[in-house]
Formats: sequence, structure tokens, C-alpha cells
Amino acid sequence: MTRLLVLGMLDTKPMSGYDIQQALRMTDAERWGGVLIGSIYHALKKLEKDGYIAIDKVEQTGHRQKFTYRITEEGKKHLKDLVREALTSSSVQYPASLYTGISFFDKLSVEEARQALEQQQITLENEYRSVQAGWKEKKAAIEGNIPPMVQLVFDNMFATIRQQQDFVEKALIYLEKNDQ
Amino acid sequence: MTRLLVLGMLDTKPMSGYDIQQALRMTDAERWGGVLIGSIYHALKKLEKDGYIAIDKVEQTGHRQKFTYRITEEGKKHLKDLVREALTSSSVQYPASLYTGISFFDKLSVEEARQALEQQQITLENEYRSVQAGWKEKKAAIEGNIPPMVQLVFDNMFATIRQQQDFVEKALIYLEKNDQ
DNA sequence: CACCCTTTACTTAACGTTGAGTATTGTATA
DNA sequence: TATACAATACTCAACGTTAAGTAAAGGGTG
Repeated sequence: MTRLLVLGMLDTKPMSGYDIQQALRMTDAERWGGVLIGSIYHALKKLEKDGYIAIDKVEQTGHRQKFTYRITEEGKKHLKDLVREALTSSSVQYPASLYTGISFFDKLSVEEARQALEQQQITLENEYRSVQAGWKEKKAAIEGNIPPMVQLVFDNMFATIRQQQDFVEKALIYLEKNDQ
Repeated sequence: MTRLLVLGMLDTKPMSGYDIQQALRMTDAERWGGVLIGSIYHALKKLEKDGYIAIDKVEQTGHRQKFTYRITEEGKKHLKDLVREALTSSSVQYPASLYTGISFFDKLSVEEARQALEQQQITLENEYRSVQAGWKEKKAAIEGNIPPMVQLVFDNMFATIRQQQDFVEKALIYLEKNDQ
């Protein structure tokens, strides 16, 4: 994903790794794309090695240098392929950690399990609020006309969290029932 | 996750890497846990190095050797921690590839984007059918009383896929609207 | 009993991720 | 104008993942 995100950013204009970092933070891509700083620089080097991007310029500020990259013709073609692939390939992401925890929940006492699941509820509420804050910020930044696709993505994020909340709630109900 | 899955398996009885592989396949953990063969052996070596498991025996069949591992006392404690952590830590998994693809969908022509999303629908239908098949198999294997937590997990898997289908459908509707 | 296919059992190297670390430059404040 | 804090800009090594590869043992068939 990092590859696609980085290449897509560079398709709009030449940028440095740090610029990309900032831009991705703006779009909240860090959250839903799961992009980490280190990966960006790795992706830049790989993309350059593969010829999909090239160094546009190197700025020297004192003892410090800043590399700006631009996309190549090859890169533009590759970008289309990556978008197609991203849209096509399997998109389902199961919450593996929760499933695994649930499948071994009898390793804990009922009390411990309940505490853990209640902690999970708090985590989910925080996530919800955090996405909500990002959403508000986004709406404020764009002012007025929100692109429908962005709306869709945020709707889906909220729905994803709600579904997880539902799951945890049901698990807790089952725990209580078993406790009596 | 692989660590937890492997350690959890070994808590029931001593096993070899291959045994674990088979057992995980049974529980469909390969799908929802995203566990790959290679990771199992890596996890075994790491867990042994950390003292959470130990080599139980080495069987020699001709020129071939089979390592059976067992959990240690340390490992049992660690297992509880891992379960707690899995239940507690953030469980939300956004479909990053789809979000990223959507956010760059204007790199493709409307026609190309539609084709890609229609392909995604097919992928999702296949996933649904595949989970359904696993579910049927599971029910047949257990005969009668399905553990409520297993039921919950499968319900959640189905819900996750349906939500994704909904998302893709809405994206397609928007595409059509924009095409006119 | 020769053949081939499947199952068993693990190895390997390339690759990407992770997150903490480093070091410089700009800026506000006392 | 000293200094401390934030922003800029990347580096790095440890780690885990990934998928293909290897290779022997078992088992059925003509």
C-alpha cells in the first residue's frame, strides 16, 4: 500500500519524503492506510531503483540535504496498475487479533476476560472519537463540497468500528451468561 | 498473532510445526488469522529462543527429523499475557487497499474503474462462499453444539464481507452517476 | 516392483515493516 | 543573545513475513 500511496502523491507534484509524510497525515492516510514513516523512505528508494520515480533535485541547507522526487513516465503507467490492483484484490480484513484472543479466551479467568473485553470497548470508543475528530477537521478544511468517495470511506470506517463494538458486546453477553 | 496461535496450540499438547499447520488449517485460522506456513516455523524458533517452548523430542525417520515442541511454565504465563493483549489492543482493521484504490480512482478512466470494482464484487462473493463452505464444514465436524464464540466469529466474518459489499456497491453507484 | 503422486516436514533468501534514533535548522521566549 | 523547544529530514538495525523451494517418506496402481 505504501508504494501506491507514495507514487500517487508524487503524481500530483514532486515531493520529498517529509512532504509526503505531511500530506499523508493531512488525509488521515496514516490511520486507514497504516503507513509508517520508515516505510515511506523505503518505498521511495525502491521506487527509484525500479525507475518509477527519479530524483528531481537535491537541496542543500547547511549540512543538511533534502531529496525531492518526481514520477517518471514508467511510474505513471505503474501507478495505474497499482490502483487497478488495489481496487481488484481481496479487500476483506478480519480483526485477527480479536478473533485469536476470543478463540483462546478460556486461557483467562472469566473476570480477566471481561476486563480485557471492557478495555477493548474503551479502545473502540477512542477510535470512534478519533475518526470523528478527523472527519470534522476534514470537513472544515474542505469547506462545503465533500467528495462523495471521501464520504464513503469515512462512512465505512464508522461502520467498521460499530461492527466491532457489536461483536465485543455480544462476546461480553455470552461471558456473563456463562458466569452464572 | 502467529506467536499467540502457535503458543496456544502447544498449550493443548506437544506438537511439531507441521502438526500446528494442520490444526490451524482445521480451524480456518489460516484465513482469519492470516497465518502463513513460513511464519509458524519462525515463531517456533523465536519462542524456543525466548524460553516459552522447548523441544519435547526429535524423531528420526530415515534421513528425516521431526521436532516436537512443548510449552514451558514461562510459556503458559506468556500465553495469558498474549491473550490479554490480543483482546485488549486495537482490533479495527480498515480495508487499506480498497480505501487507497478509491482515493486514487481518478487515475483510471470511469470504465476501467467500474471494471475493477466489478472484479472486487466477484472477489467478495467468492470470499463469502468460501467462508460459508468453511462454516458448513465446521458445523459438520463438531456435530450439534457449536461453541457460541465460534458462532460469533463466523457471524462477524459474514458481516465484515457484507459491509465491504455495501461499500463497493455504493462506490459503483457514484461512478455511474458521475458518468452521465 | 517400478512408477508416480501425495503427504510430510521444514528451509531459505529476499523483502518490507517497525519505531526508535540522529542530527540539523528554525523560532519563540525570557 | 542564550537557550530551549519544535519542526525538519532522514537513517538504521532488528525483526517478521512471504512464497517458493527442497527433499524424503508413504501409498496406491498397473
